[in-house]
Amino acid sequence: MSIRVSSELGLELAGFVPYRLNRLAVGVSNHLSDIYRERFGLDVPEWRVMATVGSRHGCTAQHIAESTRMHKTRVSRAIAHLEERELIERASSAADRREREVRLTKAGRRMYVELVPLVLERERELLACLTKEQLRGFLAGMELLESFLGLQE
Amino acid sequence: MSIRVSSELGLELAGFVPYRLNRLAVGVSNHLSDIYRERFGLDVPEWRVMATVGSRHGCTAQHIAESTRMHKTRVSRAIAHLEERELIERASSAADRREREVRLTKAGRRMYVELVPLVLERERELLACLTKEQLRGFLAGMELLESFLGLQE
DNA sequence: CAGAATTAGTTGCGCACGCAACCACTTGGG
DNA sequence: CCCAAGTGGTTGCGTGCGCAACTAATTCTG
Repeated sequence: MSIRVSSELGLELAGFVPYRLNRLAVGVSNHLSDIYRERFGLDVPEWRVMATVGSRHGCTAQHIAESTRMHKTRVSRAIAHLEERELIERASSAADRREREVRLTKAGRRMYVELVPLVLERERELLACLTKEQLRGFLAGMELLESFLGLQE
Repeated sequence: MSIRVSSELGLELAGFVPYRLNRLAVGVSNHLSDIYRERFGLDVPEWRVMATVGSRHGCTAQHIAESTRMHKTRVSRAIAHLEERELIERASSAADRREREVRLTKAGRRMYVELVPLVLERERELLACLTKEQLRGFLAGMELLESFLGLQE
């Protein structure tokens, strides 16, 4: 008598939350990247660096890596690209000459103030498919999951 | 008189839903991959192929690509790896000799029936940080967002 | 029924990523 | 004060990815 190997142990990828969450994140990211990729020629790491530096002038690559949770090499390369395009500039920190303070250039600031409202509008537009109450419930769930996984802050 | 360029246009990456969603998906995926990577030596594409084939014996690479939303080359390579490890096997379809029907081998089935319960337990354990009501609200939000982005099914 | 268009699947190529090693600089302990 | 340990940042290397081009088989069309 052999063990009955059911083809269905209760896993259907389409209904599996980790899989759905990944698919949703990719979908949202694509929806958003239409703006920063096609209209501004930024990829994801570059966009995140722009977003971070835009609200934390003079921050370090270290800070960007921590707050975006990107690997430091990914940050380093994104910064290098943005510097080539003259959207950001760097100066060694006086206090610690290992550090380099990152700032938007004039052109970078122009892009930032044009880009951010478009991106926020896209977020608003996406979330508009939920009622206030549904949004509250969704965000509450996200926060609990984030904190369960130690992602909060 | 220059335009006041506020450093704060209302974008704080840490509170930006697309960014948080991506971070959460990565976190959940890492939490899960501890199981299928470290204990079974599978990477993400391989795990998805195993999961799909396990519940759809004899399906094609085409079907796997559609239902996991992975690029067909990614599927093709994952299948090749799994075949090398003798976890799956392929046979040309009689009806259409371009197609190759994919099935788990005995070893593959053994892995599948061991792996799936562990993975489902991880999901359950993760979602246990939400009450029934909170989970309902979170899933409802996910469904609406999925359908807004055309990801449903 | 022959040739064009389409589809399943594989492969060559260029690119982005993460790891580990590295350089330059700073900090801490004897 | 000096050397060891630690930190910010960059780079070489191997790997996995998607695109585009390809092969083989099928379907559509006149």
